[in-house]
Amino acid sequence: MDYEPQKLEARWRDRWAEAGRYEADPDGEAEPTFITVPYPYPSGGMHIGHCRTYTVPDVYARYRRLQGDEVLFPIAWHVTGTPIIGAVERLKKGEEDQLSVLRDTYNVPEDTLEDLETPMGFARYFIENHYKSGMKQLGLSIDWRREFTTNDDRYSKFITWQYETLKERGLLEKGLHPVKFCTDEENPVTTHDLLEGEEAEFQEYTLVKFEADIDGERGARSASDGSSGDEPRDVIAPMATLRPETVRGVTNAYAHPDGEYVRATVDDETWIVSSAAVEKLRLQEREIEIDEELTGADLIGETVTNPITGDEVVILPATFVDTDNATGVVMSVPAHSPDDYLALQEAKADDERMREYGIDPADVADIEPIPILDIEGYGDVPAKTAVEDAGIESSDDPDLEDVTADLYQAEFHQGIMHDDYGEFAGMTVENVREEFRAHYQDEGAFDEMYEFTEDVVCRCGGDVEVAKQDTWFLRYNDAEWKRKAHQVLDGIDTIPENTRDQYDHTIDWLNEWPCIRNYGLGTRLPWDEDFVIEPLSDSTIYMSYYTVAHRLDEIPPEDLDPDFFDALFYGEDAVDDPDERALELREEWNHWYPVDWRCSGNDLINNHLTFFQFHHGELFDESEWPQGITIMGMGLLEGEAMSSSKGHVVLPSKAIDEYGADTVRFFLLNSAEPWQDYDWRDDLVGSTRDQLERFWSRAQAVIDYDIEEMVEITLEAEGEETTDVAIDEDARPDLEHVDRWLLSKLQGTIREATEAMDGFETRTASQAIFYSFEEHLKWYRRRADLDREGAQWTLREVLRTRLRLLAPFVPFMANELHEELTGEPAEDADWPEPAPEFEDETVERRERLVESVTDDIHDIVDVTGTDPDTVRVYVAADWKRDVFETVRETGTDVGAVMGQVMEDPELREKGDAVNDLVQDLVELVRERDDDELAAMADVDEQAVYADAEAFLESEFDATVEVYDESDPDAVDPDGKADSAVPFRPAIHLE
RNA sequence: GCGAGGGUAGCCAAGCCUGGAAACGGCGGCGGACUUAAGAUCCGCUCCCGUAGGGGUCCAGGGGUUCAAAUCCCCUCCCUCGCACCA
Repeated sequence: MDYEPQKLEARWRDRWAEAGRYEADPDGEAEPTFITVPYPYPSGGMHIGHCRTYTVPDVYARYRRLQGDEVLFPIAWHVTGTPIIGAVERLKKGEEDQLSVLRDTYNVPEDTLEDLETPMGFARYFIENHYKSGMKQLGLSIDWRREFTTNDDRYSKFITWQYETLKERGLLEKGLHPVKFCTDEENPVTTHDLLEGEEAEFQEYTLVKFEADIDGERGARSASDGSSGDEPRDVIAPMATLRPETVRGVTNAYAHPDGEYVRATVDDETWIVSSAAVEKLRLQEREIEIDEELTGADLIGETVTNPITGDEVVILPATFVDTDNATGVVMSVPAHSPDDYLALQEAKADDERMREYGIDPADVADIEPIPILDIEGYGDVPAKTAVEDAGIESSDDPDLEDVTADLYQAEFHQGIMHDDYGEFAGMTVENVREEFRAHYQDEGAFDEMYEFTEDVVCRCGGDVEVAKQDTWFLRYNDAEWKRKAHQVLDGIDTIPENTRDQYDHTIDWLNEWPCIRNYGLGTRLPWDEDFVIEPLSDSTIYMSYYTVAHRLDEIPPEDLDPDFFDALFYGEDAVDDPDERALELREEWNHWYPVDWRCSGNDLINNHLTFFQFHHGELFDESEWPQGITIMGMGLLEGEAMSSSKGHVVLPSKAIDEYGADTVRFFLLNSAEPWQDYDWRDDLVGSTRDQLERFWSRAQAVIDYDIEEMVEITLEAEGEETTDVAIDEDARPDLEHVDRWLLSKLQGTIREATEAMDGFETRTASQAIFYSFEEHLKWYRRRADLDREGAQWTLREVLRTRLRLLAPFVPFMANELHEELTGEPAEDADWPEPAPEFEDETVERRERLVESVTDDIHDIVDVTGTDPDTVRVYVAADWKRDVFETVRETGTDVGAVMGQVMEDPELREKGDAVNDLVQDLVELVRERDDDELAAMADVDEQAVYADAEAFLESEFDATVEVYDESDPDAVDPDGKADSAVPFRPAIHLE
């Protein structure tokens, strides 16, 4: 029978669907195992990069089923938030990129595009036509009865319960939060909505509130009312800085001479800021009203008072000031900022210009840098040193940016604050900046303002700014909650183990998390319908929802009030009048929970997977806390990241049509461990397909062996409750040494595969079962006479076992072949157990000797380029064997062994020969453990080589003679025999 | 910068936790068998030297521990990912 995966896979899919094979219901007997994977987000189709995420848990699910567990593996669909809405909007606008993705990448038929113009229509299309069909094609053993979307009424009731509960427990808090805000659409926007600046980060500027006395009529002030400069300075010039601790080093300020500025009432104060800053401040929840338009020239030459030191400094003109960034007024710290240092030098050198703005050049000349911290290797005035060492003379120098970055870096980590910083003196910037800032913010000397690190532009073309918005936070910074999360983590198996640190770190690092958005699909915030709970926040405990999802469908959504879920999750005592239906469902929830394994992506460690731990810790009892998390690496396509927008993807349907689902699965599971990145390469997938096909045809040959009678015995034997035919000796023909060798290897393979599967090491497991074992078979086919009944029985037994081991990986092929072989699919059988009867270290040692003597002869043939007619093998003499025993007993100390050996007068006579031998044997013993040595000691070498004579003769097409080194009749023309060493016979070719 | 993970032969990649064989596999390459031929399949070889199973040099670079280091420790260089309100 030829290997036709498409046909045979279709057959099995139908069988599984008809029988409802993977629908899991509690039956009370078997051990329940509950495996989940993040529900897919159908904002586009599924591609091959998604496939492994779902295949790995499927393999584990199938493995546990063979182990006798009852396994629940469900799936649902995450549609919360804006991505789907965004995709629909782009489609409706007819954006070319979006149309191309839909038409060309995901093959959406032209007449179907219309159905995609509503968010749920869009989601439904991809759910049905891509995810669901793809998952079924892949043969995922999902219980399809339990699917739902996060936009369903009943799911929303569940989320409502969750958030009501968290609010009652004080874990939600209202506050202000910076968001990206499109000034055209007057709406918050997500990263998906951006044209430019996707990388932009929020930057929190400190505003140092210098006091001034400025209005539009320069100099008019003193003329009009005759007052002097001693008037109370009631205008604030907020200087924006990222290094608030440098405030004591300010020598002057800068404004742009041609910039547009305003004097405005900000909250209750009067501020001088750039015109561009007005709208920004307004978005950041400031009450702001413009009193007067000014120009930079109005500011320049004025003095301002440092709120910390009380020093008066002058505002100088500088064209490098960006009025579009922050407040448009900056303070100058020439001792620590290379830019400021150079600007000051340039100002000093340009008397003409200073006079133009009414500044006395002598005042400028008097300005000297004021150092505020010490840093090793940078002298008294670090900026000066940095600039001079780099040979920079002008602020246009391209190296200036690097020099500045280096100095800032060094000062941040190593800069020690001067004594006049009082309580902050003597510490590094790194350790004082936050505290220093908070201190003066409390005192009212500092304020704050957000800016982006780069320009951000919305897809609509509008300018995006930072806005502060009312929001609700999840209080992940709550110490008690963090403690619980750590406890949850302590009980979790993390795969791979080295991710544990990352979770721990994330738990500590998480701060308040804004959990709502202004728009999007999903559940409305129960007490404020204007907001919707965002996707990472509505997906923290939904695994519990799976346990009852299909049964909730029978209950009207309006009955699913918080009391219902309290009764479901906390039991009948939790509410006054528990709903009977909830209590019934509670049994199933109790049956499946906790989640045994959550199989997720490494990119979710920082958020989802840690949220998952926080919420389980808070909402459920310790007995319901998750047991394990595995994370998965990314998929590459031909060495590059996949991208649906670039069309650089392979669709599962296409791959499956071309190679078959088993090949796709096997490649995904075998090319790397789940947590490692893998690379989908067409040529490698093709060769995987070839390997499976080869396996198939070899299996067919074994199935075709004419040993009918034995099969009957087998079945009969099973009828009599013999657990395994393999140990029913009456049912099997005589076995030779090589057969036992292969069977021993088989047991080792079972052990290795089982251990690997328990740790989700799909690569190690499938390598052992498939590729490594093929190597053994290769040797076996060389070594064994396959016409013997014993060999055929062995190959059958090997196939039967391997098919069961392979069933989780390539379920279609393995079930088909197993059924052909035994009459029942592999999935109806058990995961194999190693049979102690066939595990035999001595048998393996013996075979190892044959392999190494074969290799050695090959080596000699190759090196000499000869084609021997006669091969002579000399086994080491008994006395050498005695020395080996002595080494075993005495240990690997050469001196001690020699002492022992030399007591024997016969050996003493042999002199150097003994010495060399001891050296060799000490080495040999040192490299092996006791069991191995014991097995070696049991081997009768002479018999091993004599047994292998026929094999060696056919291998080398020569006569093979085996002698004992000490045999006086041994033929030894070149005197090779005495170089024999135990386990390393001497060889002579002729 | 902070946190995590890496650097192994032409390429991909195992081994590292638990030190002990020039280092599993695969791809590619070379040679051979089968075949009318191609493909598939099978068997060798694929760091350097070698007409006797040997020798030499190797696992980013440099030190160290050890009888013994790809593996343990220290330092340096390089790469990837995350650093949030985005699913």
